[in-house]
Amino acid sequence: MGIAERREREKENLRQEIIDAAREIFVSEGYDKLSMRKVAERIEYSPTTIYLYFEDKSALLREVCEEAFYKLGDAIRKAKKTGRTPLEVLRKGLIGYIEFGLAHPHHYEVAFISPKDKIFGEGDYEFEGSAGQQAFSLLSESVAECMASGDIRKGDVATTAQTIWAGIHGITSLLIMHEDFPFVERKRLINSVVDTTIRGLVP
Amino acid sequence: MGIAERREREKENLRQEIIDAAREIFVSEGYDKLSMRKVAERIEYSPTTIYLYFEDKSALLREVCEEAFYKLGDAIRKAKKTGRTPLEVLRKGLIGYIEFGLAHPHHYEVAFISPKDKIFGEGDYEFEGSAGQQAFSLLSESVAECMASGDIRKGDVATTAQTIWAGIHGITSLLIMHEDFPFVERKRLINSVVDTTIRGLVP
DNA sequence: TCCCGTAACTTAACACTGTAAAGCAATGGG
DNA sequence: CCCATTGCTTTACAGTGTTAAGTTACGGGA
Repeated sequence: MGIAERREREKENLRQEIIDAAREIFVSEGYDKLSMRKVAERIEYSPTTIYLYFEDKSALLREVCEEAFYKLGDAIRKAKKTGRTPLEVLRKGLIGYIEFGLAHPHHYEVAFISPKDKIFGEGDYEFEGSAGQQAFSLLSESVAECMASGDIRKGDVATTAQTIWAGIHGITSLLIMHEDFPFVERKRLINSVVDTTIRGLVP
Repeated sequence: MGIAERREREKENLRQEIIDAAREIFVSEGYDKLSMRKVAERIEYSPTTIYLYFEDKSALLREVCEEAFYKLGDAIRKAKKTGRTPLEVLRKGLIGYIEFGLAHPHHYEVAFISPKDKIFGEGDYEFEGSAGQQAFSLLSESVAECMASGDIRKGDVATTAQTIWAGIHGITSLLIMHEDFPFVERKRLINSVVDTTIRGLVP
């Protein structure tokens, strides 16, 4: 039964080709410029063929994002390995998050900044289990450890984690979406946000 | 020469009618569902008539937003009147900002969350002098006063103001765009963000 | 009073978009 | 050898923003 398997393989290959083509266009041109017809042209198939592999544009884009968001998880996990104190782990994680966003602005945009009607098809997207959710879990764990070690004031972990998220999401999204705003020097601003947030959390 | 003036008046009226129609659709259905044809249908003119009054969709939307963002300025100015100490003024201003965003989510979205290709036509939008810019100036003034009074640690005003902006923009945009995320209770979270930010800034 | 230019608006069209339905062609199993 | 399934394409629909050309009404000058 090698034939069915070869078929299966080829089908999987095309699926991956579609994702690759979509990612290439998406990364360089962004969401608005990504169209099904452009993807189709790049893989040299008809536009509707894509619909045999993905339910709709949202589903395709979701795949592209999931792929990238493993990297975000990696960045935070790396912080967990290299940081020597819980607070240092947290700090490195926050910096890693912001740098990830700035390195992959289009991904960050559709997944975190304006996901509505973009990667969430009709409101039935499963955040549970997604790579984005995993990244948030890692942040929460880091927060819990900081509380346990006494590095930051004790309190509700979820509230604290979401407060931190607000801060780092705020600066990341502002820097991505408001390129023309006269921000102060980038590194300085990022450090200010991270430092202010952490200073606001220590006992 | 009353005729030319009447004409002028009528033209201005139609212009305002277009803005009104656009706002109504926009407020209730958001950017994606706002189309020139829908606006046209509501005012009972042909779609292309709108182009005699506005350069393009961005220009029309920009008008709708400018209109709304005077309210944001008002909210911050109100904080300036009712707050008794510079820090209280700042705090009320931050809360006012967040509440404004949550009260006008669609406006906040196109103006602050994802302005690219929405209200910024082809990158030649004048942030200088816009209502949004005025609001940010008010925030900066408030920060400067807090530094002068010693309520918050002294430092670069722009950096501090932008750091604060990151925090309040972060929570506002998250709450608007991620309705399905399991956030902790709204008021609790907002207070946590504002408190943490301010605690991070006091000497 | 008549004519004509101009201003206001409409109609038609272009180049796109995402997506559904129907058609076609090849291929492997009975 | 036939036939059904699989994989893909063609066609089409209902939208989008926007431009260019066409139409109509009206006020000022001759």
